[in-house]
Amino acid sequence: MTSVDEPARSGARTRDAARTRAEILDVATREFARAGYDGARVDEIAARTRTTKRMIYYYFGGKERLFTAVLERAYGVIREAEQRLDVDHLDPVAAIRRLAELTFDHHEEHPDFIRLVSIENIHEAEHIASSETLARMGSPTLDVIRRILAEGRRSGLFTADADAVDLHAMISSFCFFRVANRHTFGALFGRDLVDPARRAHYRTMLGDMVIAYLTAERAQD
Amino acid sequence: MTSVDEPARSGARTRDAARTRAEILDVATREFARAGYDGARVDEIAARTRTTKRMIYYYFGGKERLFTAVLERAYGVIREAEQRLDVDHLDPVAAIRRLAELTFDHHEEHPDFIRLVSIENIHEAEHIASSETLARMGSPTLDVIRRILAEGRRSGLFTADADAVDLHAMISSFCFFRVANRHTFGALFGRDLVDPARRAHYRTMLGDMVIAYLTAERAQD
DNA sequence: GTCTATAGATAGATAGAC
DNA sequence: GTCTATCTATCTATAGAC
Repeated sequence: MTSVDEPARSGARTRDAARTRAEILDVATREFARAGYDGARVDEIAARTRTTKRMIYYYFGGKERLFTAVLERAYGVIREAEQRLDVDHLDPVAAIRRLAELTFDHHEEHPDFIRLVSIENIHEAEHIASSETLARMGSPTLDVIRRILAEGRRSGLFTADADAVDLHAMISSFCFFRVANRHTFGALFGRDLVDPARRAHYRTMLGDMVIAYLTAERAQD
Repeated sequence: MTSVDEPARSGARTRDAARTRAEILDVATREFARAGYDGARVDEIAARTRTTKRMIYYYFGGKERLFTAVLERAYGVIREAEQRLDVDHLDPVAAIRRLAELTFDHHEEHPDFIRLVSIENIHEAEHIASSETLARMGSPTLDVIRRILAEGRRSGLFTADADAVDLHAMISSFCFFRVANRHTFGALFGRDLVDPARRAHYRTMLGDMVIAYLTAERAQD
């Protein structure tokens, strides 16, 4: 009934499950990020794919599980970027700065991811909590930070009383806020935090801030 | 038809417009913060007040304008707190720390406000943009930061290349992230950022971070 | 100003043919 | 696996009596 070389026909209906799933995920990511979980419309997602609403239910089982799949993929992307990071050849100060810049760059390049995380927090992370995939997804970054902190402390360079999770929170907060809150911040204070002309300034500020905190002279106690 | 001393009857239907408006705003704040703009239900808000859905439309003109009114009041609260701040008797370092702690405390005490801001950012601050009240609402904090920064620079204590808006963003990002992203952060990294046992630790960390950044020794350029 | 009832639109989800 | 058609529930908003 179907020709043997069907997969080669690009553009035509290919009955490729993986491809259809991926296309739905792409469109759903944009739609959920744009309108929020409740604001997103399954009809709208279907209309923007080459498939139908029925297929979304067929592949994902519903709006809720579609959103969870979207989250899983979005977190997977940042975890991959983290795994590609190599700072073992750098001294602790340079390594921390490099790591902060990676987070800075990734957040800036993936505003949809930031929006999805904000939306998931409004829902108190219930989709993450119910996802085996996300629960098992560790954080390569945390291990890297741990190693850098240990090295920096051993050499006496780092004096701060903060562990890897604290430092990750500090770096993420600056990068996340700049992207996530740029609309209210811009509307209220008249400054565009993601203005390309100020990008280098904020990227440097982040690194300076983290390094200054880690290396500041502190009273003995 | 109504007795003269009607306002004294507490509990009974009082026909007090200001009181009814305030009650609707209270309930709407909780409901919008809980479920997001699209997730919130006008029926649900009405059911939790002593008035009816018809009155919400009567007083506010619709869901969208109700949300805007909720935002206006929430921002009003933090602006009032900022105006009560007095740091003129402190040296620049202590003043900055005091200011950071005020933001830290306010964010922690008003999680609903944080959620509303997150929600408004998902909607790209369209309600702030269309609100005269919010557009005119300046920020007392910015003026205070400006004065402290000028003083700190004059005395040679502060070396950082950041203005008041940058500093406000830095402080807010840490405080905001800790509350807004506590669910995803907790689910993924197993740490509760608002655990009371760690409250003092993070409050100190914030001040240390900002002061270290502002006073760090820098290469001449 | 306050109530009940309902209009009008649209959402998520599914049936059933092919 | 894919389509069209549709069910059922529910949402925002309003009409109209009092």
